[in-house]
Amino acid sequence: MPSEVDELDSRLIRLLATEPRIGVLECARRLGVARGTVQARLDKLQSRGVIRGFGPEIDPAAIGFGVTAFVTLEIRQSRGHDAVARHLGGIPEVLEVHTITGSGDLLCRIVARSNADLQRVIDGIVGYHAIVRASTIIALEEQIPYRVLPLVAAAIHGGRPDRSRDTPDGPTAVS
Amino acid sequence: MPSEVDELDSRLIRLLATEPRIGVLECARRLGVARGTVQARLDKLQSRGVIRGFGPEIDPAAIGFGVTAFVTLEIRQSRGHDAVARHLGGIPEVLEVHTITGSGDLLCRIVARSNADLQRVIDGIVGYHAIVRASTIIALEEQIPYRVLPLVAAAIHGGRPDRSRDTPDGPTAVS
DNA sequence: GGTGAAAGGTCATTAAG
DNA sequence: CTTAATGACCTTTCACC
Repeated sequence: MPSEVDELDSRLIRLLATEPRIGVLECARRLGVARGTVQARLDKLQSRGVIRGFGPEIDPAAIGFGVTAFVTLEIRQSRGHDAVARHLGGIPEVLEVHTITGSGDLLCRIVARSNADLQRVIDGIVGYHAIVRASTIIALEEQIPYRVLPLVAAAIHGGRPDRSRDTPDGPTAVS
Repeated sequence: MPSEVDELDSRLIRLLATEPRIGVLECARRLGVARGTVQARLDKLQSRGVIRGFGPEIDPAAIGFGVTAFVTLEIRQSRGHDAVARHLGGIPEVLEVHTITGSGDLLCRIVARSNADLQRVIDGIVGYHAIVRASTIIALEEQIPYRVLPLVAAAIHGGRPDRSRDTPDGPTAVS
């Protein structure tokens, strides 16, 4: 499995991220390669799972869920994670769940309409027999919103070893 | 500010999320509305910030960063958050940073190529004078990958008050 | 490289708040 | 009266063969 991405992949991803509505032809022009190349790269990136999809990015805050919190859960027994995950899956305000190392068992990212509403969401979470304890941390400010582009730029495995680490989000000197 | 989303918005978002490559015309057909309506809704959703963009979703694991961790940072002084955020912003492996309540000051989501590589990333983070302590939690398994669609389905503010709360991910009885 | 088919823009009309 | 939806026109651009 060759995996990873080379420089063209990286440039393509960043181009698509910057201007998502441009088509394959336009990409080819800006990258200075044949359109077939772009299409082949895109297909490969998607089949390899690098590009999961092009779904619209929704901002929970813009639809009324302005409060974000991280909840660490302790589960009654070491097993039973899946059952709890199924329970959490039924709660729309639960955006993400990981099993984790450390004192907790599960880490959840949740949202709510307000701090008062947060209580309701948490009650919905902890109202489940297998959950022993919940520790909630409220996210006050999003200092760095979720991003992957700098990582994509730094992940290039086609060119030089990877001095790209030096230029987190640097311009790729396109055309 | 009317904000929120109504049922058509919600259906549109979920349609686009399911099949991102379909165009405006196709959306109009499937939703049973005019093309201009879809276009107007899309424009409004984007200008309101509900839809942040259509950028490609990248899977960090697929480009070699299979290890995810959450790092809680304590900062020397209560202020100086911004300076630390700027420092963290320069590290590509830092995907997300929030200021938080509780004992810590900042919560970061980071990725690395391996557990050994995680050490390198953490060293890069804590090698900054204002950071007093770092507590790292490794994400073992992604029980629920990041999702917002159930929330979008539950957030409808156009129909009934919001008994949608009752049906977390319920079918919206589309056509 | 050609061709059928969309996208995107504008507009007048109509309906509903 | 303001806001939104509709169907129609148009030109440009793309995707597929």
